[in-house]
Amino acid sequence: MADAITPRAEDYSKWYLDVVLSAKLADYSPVRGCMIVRPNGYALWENMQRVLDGMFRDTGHENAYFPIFIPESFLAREAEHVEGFAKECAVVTHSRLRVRPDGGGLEPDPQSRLEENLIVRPTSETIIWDSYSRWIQSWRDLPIKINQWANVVRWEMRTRLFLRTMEFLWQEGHTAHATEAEAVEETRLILDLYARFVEEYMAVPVLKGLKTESERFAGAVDTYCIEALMQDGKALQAGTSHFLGQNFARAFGCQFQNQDNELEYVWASSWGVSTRLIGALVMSHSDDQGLVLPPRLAPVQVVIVPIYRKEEERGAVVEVGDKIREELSGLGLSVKFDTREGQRPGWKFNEYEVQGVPVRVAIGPRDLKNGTVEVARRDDRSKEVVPMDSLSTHIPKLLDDIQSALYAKAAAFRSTHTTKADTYDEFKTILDEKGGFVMAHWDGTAETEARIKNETKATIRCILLDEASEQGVDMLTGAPSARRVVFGRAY
RNA sequence: CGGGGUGUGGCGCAGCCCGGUAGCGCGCUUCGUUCGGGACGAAGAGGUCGUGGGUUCAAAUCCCGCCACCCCGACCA
Repeated sequence: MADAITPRAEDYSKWYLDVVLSAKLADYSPVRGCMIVRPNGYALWENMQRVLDGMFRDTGHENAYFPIFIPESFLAREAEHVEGFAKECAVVTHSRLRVRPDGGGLEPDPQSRLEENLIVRPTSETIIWDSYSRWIQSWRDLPIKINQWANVVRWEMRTRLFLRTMEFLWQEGHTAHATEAEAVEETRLILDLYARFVEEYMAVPVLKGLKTESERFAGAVDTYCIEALMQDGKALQAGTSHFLGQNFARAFGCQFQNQDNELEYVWASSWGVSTRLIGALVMSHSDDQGLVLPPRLAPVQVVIVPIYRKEEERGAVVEVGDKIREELSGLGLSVKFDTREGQRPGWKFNEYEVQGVPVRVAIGPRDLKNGTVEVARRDDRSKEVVPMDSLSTHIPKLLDDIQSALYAKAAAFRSTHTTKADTYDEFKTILDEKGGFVMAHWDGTAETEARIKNETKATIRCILLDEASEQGVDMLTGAPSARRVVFGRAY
């Protein structure tokens, strides 16, 4: 396999935006920080949704929908939650506009001032737990395992398409349980589910771990996460699953009567992944030719490009192309036959490469004569001539090969970019020269963590769940440590 | 909010220092030749030069103010 081209680190952010924009995944919106998700990007999101939604259903979850507006007072009920989210909430204060008295445009009508401000949801714990408090009385009402697909708004200072936008699309799961053990189990189950999705469908390897206290979700007891490594050596939090303890149940007075006839607060979990996953996909696999999509999520898996000169050739080529399209579609593949006449073949080749279509099949007069087609794969840009009658076995296998090659390449990258550091100097050198995950001992204090962050911009990405214990000392303070944790510079 | 930068046809830019008829590339339209890796030729369409003021016979260009956006930090999925 030829070496795929990797983006240059120094221009990484420019490269990233270039891939996103030229693959037509998204556009900037007229409102700074918001994002227009174009059909190519949305189709990808829909494929992700479909898979995740199936996984949620298979594990006993149901979809529901809660309002986008949340009374300001709801947010205030959980102290840590307010602190975490208050400063990035969009607030609705009026219910209508009027023409300004001086005729110059519109303004909020003072007559329509709301009695209580509404916030545009940054996340839905509060409004959902308000409902749960009314839905739950008995242990028989539990568990409740609800997911919602929604948009949320967080007024971010700096944004980047998909990675951090003021409004983003996501799914958020909110579950209620009778016991702590059950809620923790749910939290872990979803973490595993996320990891499985990202690895098996997105072909992006992830680390599963626990966030430190300072990186925890506002209002959670424990935050679990999956962390991925991008091609520039920076980490990306790809999904989170929170064990909320009884915090939100207390805040919303949500109690149930257990089998011993006692009143008890309900145990909770919440979890989510967002359109940020699309950013993770772009930054994991794409190259200088543009987007590279994993076959299992690609909206178009195979594109057929006809090649012809004369009108007679066109007829014959299109006829064969149609047959191939039907044959491959019949196998359950998503196939596009591009018969547009406005563009030349070379132009189409390029367009589909930029858009990341995993496999391209070209058919021309030469192929008709030989009974072959030209098959090109996007990931390593190799081409081969294949007998036409072998396509129904060749193409599915090729798609599988591409899927695993993408994963293998990303896993190899992560493994060469995961380094142990025992001294602080070593740690800093690795971060500056190579990036990636750095495994180092930490004394477990927030002070040390904060100091490292201030001095190196590296944060503790997570404490690995399956990391073997290893006695050591904190590289900064020399205090004892029982295991290494994962550091990295992150998005 | 701090530091840096940029605003000129749809996109990317030159022109500004040294004021004098608004240009280039890509894209778009039409016609012709082309079509196995982003074709070529010809003819076209398309611009309040971010915005307000000032200087001047004359401003994209000089001066002052404002606005917007981008990049780098602090915040964050």
